[in-house]
Amino acid sequence: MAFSKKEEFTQDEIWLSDIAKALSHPARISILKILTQMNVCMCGEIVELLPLSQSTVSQHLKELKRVGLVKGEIEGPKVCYCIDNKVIQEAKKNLDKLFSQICNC
Amino acid sequence: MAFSKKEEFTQDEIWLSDIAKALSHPARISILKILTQMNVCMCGEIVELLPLSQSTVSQHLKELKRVGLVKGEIEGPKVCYCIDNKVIQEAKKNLDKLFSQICNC
DNA sequence: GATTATTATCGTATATTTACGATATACAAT
DNA sequence: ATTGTATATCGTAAATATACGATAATAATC
Repeated sequence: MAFSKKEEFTQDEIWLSDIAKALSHPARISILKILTQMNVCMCGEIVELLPLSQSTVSQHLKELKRVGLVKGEIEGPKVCYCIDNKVIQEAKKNLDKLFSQICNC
Repeated sequence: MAFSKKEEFTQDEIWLSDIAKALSHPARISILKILTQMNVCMCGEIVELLPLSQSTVSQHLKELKRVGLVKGEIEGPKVCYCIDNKVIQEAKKNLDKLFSQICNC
């Protein structure tokens, strides 16, 4: 067993759970905050601020890119990462919607 | 390797990432919606509404209980599950706070 | 006390995540 | 061309998550 049943839920639920998955590690939440404060920054700068190796930070960035919360622009040998405000807004909107649905108050 | 480094982040980040983890599967999002609509219901009712076995639903409920989003009251042989509005509110508040921190707009 | 209904837990298989070091890749500058 | 800098990817190990059937546990009812 253990082939996923995720596809049997609604697209909204799948998308939102995927956003939640991207937020489900404190390192990735921290990275999002760092990216906002610095506006734009490269992987190496994030590595210096976190207790994780370069390859691990790169993996976390990949996960954030996968769901679109973060985008990276190649700039010479570096890669400039930044928040994708459009996706962040959409995530916020849909999380708000979910919370209005799951609270009787 | 692969002993967790999660503890090296702030308590806020750890708590929020844990809430996000609870929301990181469409089945659990669906369960939260069902619990809100029904106000209170037992495990068996949820099982009938989802394409998952009883034991799997029970596991998902356990994860939701772990972070406090859901609570269960034993009532005879049944267990009445319901949303914990206080925790939901707190999750909403802290997610709002995060999103205000990670969006320059 | 036996039966029934409901839920949790155990055992298990597979998949995914998390972490790292080492290596490959890409480009700038010398 | 070689060197240096920055990042991604590969390989790998350990931990977690996801799913199920089978079984145990709990309490009401017969």
